[in-house]
Amino acid sequence: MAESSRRLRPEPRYGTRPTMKDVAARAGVGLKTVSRVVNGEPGVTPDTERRVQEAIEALGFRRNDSARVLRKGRTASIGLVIEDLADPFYGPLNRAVEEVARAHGALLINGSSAEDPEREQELVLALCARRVDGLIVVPAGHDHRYLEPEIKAGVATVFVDRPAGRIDADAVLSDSFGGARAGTAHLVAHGHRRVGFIGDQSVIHTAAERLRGYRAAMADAGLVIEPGWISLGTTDPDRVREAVAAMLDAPDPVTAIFAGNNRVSVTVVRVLAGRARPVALVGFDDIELADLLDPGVTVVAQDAATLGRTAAERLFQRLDGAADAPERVVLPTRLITRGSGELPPAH
Amino acid sequence: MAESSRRLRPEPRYGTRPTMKDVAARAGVGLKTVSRVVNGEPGVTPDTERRVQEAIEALGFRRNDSARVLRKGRTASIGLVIEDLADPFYGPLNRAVEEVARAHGALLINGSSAEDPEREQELVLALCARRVDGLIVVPAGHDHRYLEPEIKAGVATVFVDRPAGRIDADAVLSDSFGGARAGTAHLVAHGHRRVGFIGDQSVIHTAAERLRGYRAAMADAGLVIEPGWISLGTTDPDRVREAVAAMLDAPDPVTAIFAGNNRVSVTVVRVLAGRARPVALVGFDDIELADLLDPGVTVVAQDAATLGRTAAERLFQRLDGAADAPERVVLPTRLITRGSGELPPAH
DNA sequence: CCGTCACCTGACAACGTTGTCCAGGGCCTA
DNA sequence: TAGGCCCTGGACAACGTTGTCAGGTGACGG
Repeated sequence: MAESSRRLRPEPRYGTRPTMKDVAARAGVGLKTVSRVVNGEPGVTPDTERRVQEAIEALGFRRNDSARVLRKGRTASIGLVIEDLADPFYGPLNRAVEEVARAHGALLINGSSAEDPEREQELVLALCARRVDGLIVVPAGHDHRYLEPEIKAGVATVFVDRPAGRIDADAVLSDSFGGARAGTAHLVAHGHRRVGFIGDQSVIHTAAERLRGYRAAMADAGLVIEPGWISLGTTDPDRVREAVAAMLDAPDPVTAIFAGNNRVSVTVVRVLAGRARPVALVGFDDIELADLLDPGVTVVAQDAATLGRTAAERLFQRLDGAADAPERVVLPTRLITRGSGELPPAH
Repeated sequence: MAESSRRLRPEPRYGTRPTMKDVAARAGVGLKTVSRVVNGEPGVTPDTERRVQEAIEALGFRRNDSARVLRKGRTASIGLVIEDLADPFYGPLNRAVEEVARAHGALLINGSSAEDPEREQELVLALCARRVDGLIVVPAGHDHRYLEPEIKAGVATVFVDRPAGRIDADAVLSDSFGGARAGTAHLVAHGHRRVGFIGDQSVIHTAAERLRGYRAAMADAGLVIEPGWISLGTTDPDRVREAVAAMLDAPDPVTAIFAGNNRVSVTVVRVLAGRARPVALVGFDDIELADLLDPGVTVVAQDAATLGRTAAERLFQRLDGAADAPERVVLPTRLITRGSGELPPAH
């Protein structure tokens, strides 16, 4: 192996990576031949190929994909921007997107917008500068016109969990309105007339939809929502705690609560656990171990993995050339009864 | 604005992105001047800068970072390989790494190894081909010599949660041994002599360490572990269920169980909830809502966010030139008592 | 009025890869 | 044996950016 193949260049110094040129020199072949071997292209004699492989091995060569990208135009990577990588709701979504990307030979670059429109934009544009082939975005902002030049330039973009603002783009959503309506109706069906709603900031599309669903269900039942039954604007545990306390300690307290998302639900469960009088609860989003609590937490579950998978598949359809009009896919939610939502009103 | 600035090139066609050359032509300046404006370099007249900015705006130009990377050598991106993006344990770790990366102006590329050494290697090498500046890896395999050429070429690498195999590299770990020992000792201190251990595959470093901790605590107390008290090899709920059932239905059953990680704990909690006789439980890893169960689940908690932050900070120290010997950082665990671990033995 | 200097600006090469195209040689056929 | 074809291998340009360097312009001082 290490026979008398004199180097034409000095051994690359520490911190410098060997290039195809180095490999070619060492193997005594042309540059393009190395490229062919590395990419498994035909037209190389077994003997030549062996020599090249040995040189690659000896030098620890690894193709520089940056250069490759520059030449080929595609990066085989997609960007995923979500609200918070640490939120358990997004874990399965993230994973599902990754699986689809992997099946298409693409890598995943991702980041958290932290529910900050500026940070979302910064992140998205950074991904565009990296020339990701496509983007999957859980939008934090409400104006995505900044994406227009990118989309026109060919960056496939799919929004997930919430729709895009002020541009026409593919979106994959859960049926927040229908889910909240069904969840609230479930409480009403169990005899509740005084139902509270604790949601997130109503600028968030899903939060607004869920509020709308709650209102619709109450209206359907001919119930008038009193001021003080609705809390919006924050998922901060302390604030949610206060809001719940206020609803329960009012002169004429609510007998049931609809919680607008997983974070709110967890806090509400904690508050209710410390109360003597039972209060019914239905939460949006499933929670781990919800079945083991006493009572089990009844939830309107959405399928985050399907959300992610559907969005990613749509994205790759686009990348494969699908050019039909942007569409909005709405996935159904599922009511899972576990006890907390079936408690009768206590007075 | 849109005055008579004749184009020197035709408008780029759909799907093609404008380059600095296009911008330069449109603004009637040189290529390098555009580069200067884009990068905020000094030495450009306000008037020239304005013209360039207008051209950038009009064309929707965005710098191609692939080309930039090729020229500059650094990608301002780091790779993170974990076991499963969907595992709630890794969410905070992921997020912490992202925050540190963001503070250093780097993007995060990440993927799941799915506990498969081959897939880990594939992913890591793909990241190296992208020329990430650094790598943070939760290793699935036990031989990382394949990384030697990469590390020699300057890819900073930090292992997290588990150490590297067969190479000398930085690692940030939780004290699995100490935590398991303390957790088991806690059960023993509450009068248990017959304590079962349900763990993951013992080829996983943390799983082996936890088993070792359990054995050490039992030995410390002069207790002999009977065959049948230890279950290893899987976190599959059905198998764990069987294992727990076997321990509890044995002629001389265990009175307490130490669960080796969060997934196992959840399953064990489910099984115990269906049993009449109370069984004490301490689990490794904290679980959401563990405090609300009855009894609350006593756990040995590790701090995933700190794990991630520490690893990422170490990585950027390396990238900033730190060249000291690889070190192993071990973070302490914390026993959180909530009830399940303080149950007395039932006979 | 001219030299000097500071400041802008642009031409050019280089980063490492891949696509195009051509040269050379071996082999088959007429 | 000549002609032509196929197979292998290599030279060269191009991808879009940045670093280097040199040229050009205007101001200012002697």
